[in-house]
Amino acid sequence: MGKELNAIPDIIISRLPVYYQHLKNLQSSSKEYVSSEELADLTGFSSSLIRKDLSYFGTFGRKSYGYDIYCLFQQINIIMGFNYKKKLIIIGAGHLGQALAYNKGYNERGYQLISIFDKNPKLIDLVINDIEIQSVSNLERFLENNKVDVAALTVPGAAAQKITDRLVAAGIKAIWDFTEVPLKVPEDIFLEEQLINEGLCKLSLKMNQKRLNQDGTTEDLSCGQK
Amino acid sequence: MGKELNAIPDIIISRLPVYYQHLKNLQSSSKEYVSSEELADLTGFSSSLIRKDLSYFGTFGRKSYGYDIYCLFQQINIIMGFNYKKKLIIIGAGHLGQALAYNKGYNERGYQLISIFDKNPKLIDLVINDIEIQSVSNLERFLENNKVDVAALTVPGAAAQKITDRLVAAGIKAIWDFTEVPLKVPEDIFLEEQLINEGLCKLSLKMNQKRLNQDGTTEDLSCGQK
DNA sequence: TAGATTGTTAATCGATTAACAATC
DNA sequence: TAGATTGTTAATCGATTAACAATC
Repeated sequence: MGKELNAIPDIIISRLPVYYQHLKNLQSSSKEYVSSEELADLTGFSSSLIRKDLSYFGTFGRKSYGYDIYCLFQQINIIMGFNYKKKLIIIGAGHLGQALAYNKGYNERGYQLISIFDKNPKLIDLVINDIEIQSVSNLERFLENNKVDVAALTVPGAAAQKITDRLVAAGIKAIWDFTEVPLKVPEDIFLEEQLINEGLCKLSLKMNQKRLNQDGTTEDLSCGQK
Repeated sequence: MGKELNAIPDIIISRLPVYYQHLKNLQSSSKEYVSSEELADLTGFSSSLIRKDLSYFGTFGRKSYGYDIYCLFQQINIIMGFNYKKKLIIIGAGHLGQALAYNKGYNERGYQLISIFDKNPKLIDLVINDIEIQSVSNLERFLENNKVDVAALTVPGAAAQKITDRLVAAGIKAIWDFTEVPLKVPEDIFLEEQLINEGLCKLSLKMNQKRLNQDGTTEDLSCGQK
């Protein structure tokens, strides 16, 4: 894709959803200001890092007070583009696809879910959270008539690449991928892998590390071949 | 928690699930070996970084051949502790909780889902993917009689801290959290936040950045206050 | 005023890359 | 042998932290 001139460093991008979440939760507190030190407690990032991250985008703080919670939240919303409306469709109305249809996170981030597609005739015409599931054979026609920004992919792995190719051919520019297979897309398509089992992986690894530390053993790994 | 002596750097941990996923997918190819260069193509990490990451754990490669796919996959499984059996419960049988009940990723990672809890009487006794939903009032009794390693938390945000406190009191050491509220847990508890909407956040930000770059505008952010 | 806390600089720390000897 | 590719070193690059002047 070629980095843009003013591209936000990935490492900062990865912390923005965390700031967003905590500031959103702080809205419902009675506090007006939050300090970088308090945000450090909440997020686990150092206060110094938080101040530096925020200063990348502008000057939001007030010396000796901290950051106006409401105001900073609004700014983060603008930085993340949540004030722009985006249309979303879900491809694959299995259990995960259906659960995503009930996800409450869209509106606050500027997304609107407008349709769900599946190929299973038993699911077609079923209404999930006020959205009717339609046949994936309608996909191209639907995309011609509706400006869709993001497609969530919750189809079985075996179908993922074919559907992706169709989405790309129909002009979709961003894919939110829940399948666990590697997808090939042109360079100008935004592809976000949502590794649903990532947390389970990390927990397993951490529990394993703890076990190894307690046992005092050091696993000697090698492939046994020269 | 205090870092362990031989703690694997977080940045390497974060790439392990990606290696795992691609090596798993490579199992079903006809290839026997994969080079760091090929893995670089698949993952987007540089080949140099991949060789360095893997060398952190041992010597797995074979000069001029690359890495034995099956063997390396097995090693990654061992590193992540997937060869150890872990028991999992789900708290909250809403749409997301139910979708997690159908998740196919447990077994290959050494997890076994053994129960689902909810407080809604309409859901109790319902069978989801062969697992019976039981009343959350049974939680403590159940945990006394069953060694549970990880609890997945898919309850509404408002109930999250209370349930967490009960889980911790009952001896749970690892929580896979899907709620979007900050949870307080003792230092010795592993807590993994699974930010389900993270991908949507990043896509929104990237689309917004692209728009800004095309417009040539630079948003001037500031809180309007001195 | 005294205390608090930002925004920013310079110093430090750690992660990534480039390069290449070793060797299959 | 010539070509391929690892494992590892040293160099580079970038991210984080510590510190503090500015100031509310």
